[in-house]
Amino acid sequence: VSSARPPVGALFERPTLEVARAIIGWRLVRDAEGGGSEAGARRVGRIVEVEAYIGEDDLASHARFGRTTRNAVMYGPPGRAYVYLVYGMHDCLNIVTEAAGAPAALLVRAVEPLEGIAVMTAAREARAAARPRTRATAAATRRPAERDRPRQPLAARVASGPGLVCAAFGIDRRFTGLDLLDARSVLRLEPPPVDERPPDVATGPRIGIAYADEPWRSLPWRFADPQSPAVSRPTLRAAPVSSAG
DNA sequence: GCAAAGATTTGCT
DNA sequence: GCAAATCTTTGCC
Repeated sequence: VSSARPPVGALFERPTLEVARAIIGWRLVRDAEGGGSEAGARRVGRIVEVEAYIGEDDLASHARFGRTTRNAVMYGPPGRAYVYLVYGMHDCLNIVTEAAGAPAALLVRAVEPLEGIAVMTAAREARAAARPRTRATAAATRRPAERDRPRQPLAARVASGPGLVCAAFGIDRRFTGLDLLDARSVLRLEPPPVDERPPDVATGPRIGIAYADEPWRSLPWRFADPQSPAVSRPTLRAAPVSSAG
């Protein structure tokens, strides 16, 4: 029997930067929920943008302070979810990489929706509605013209940002520790179809880490499919490995 | 115990 | 392009 596809876990036995490049194009899958506001359909998206955070030496990583309560799962086996709250408002999904004992993870920055787009949009709006209004939002609400024209993000950009990925897929910190490589998990990773053309991969510096010293601030540890409309921001340069054209 | 800052998103100027 | 919203985590006294 010739199996054209290696085991799902095999991808994670490589160094984090190689996993980052290879995981572009993989599917993020969430099963349909039994009830509630997120019921109705399963959600599937194509991972189009990730960032690598590697080791305690990486001054942009949550592991820079060593092992703590929050980042403990980063020190565990690969393929697990690490979800944290940033700025007191937004959940962000990471995929743990490297063998147990080595703290590293990939931040999922953007996903291109494939299935369950209506559910993603509803979940995002539900989370936005639960959020208290900013002063700017309150001011806009007083204007009838603005109030009657609610913002509707393009479907392709419904998960175009790390906080938006979690909002669209209904992911929060309770998902931390979940095995994303287990086919039985409600949220999981699946490889792309074997006949799908591998995407180009562009790289650039990581976003939102100005607090980190060099060289960490400028390392090209952000990876994205430059062809995808779901990428959160333009990428700077093409990666050397990508095929021409 | 307390103070500071953050792997973001949003709407207005 | 800017500033606000929000609360957990971390470092330090």
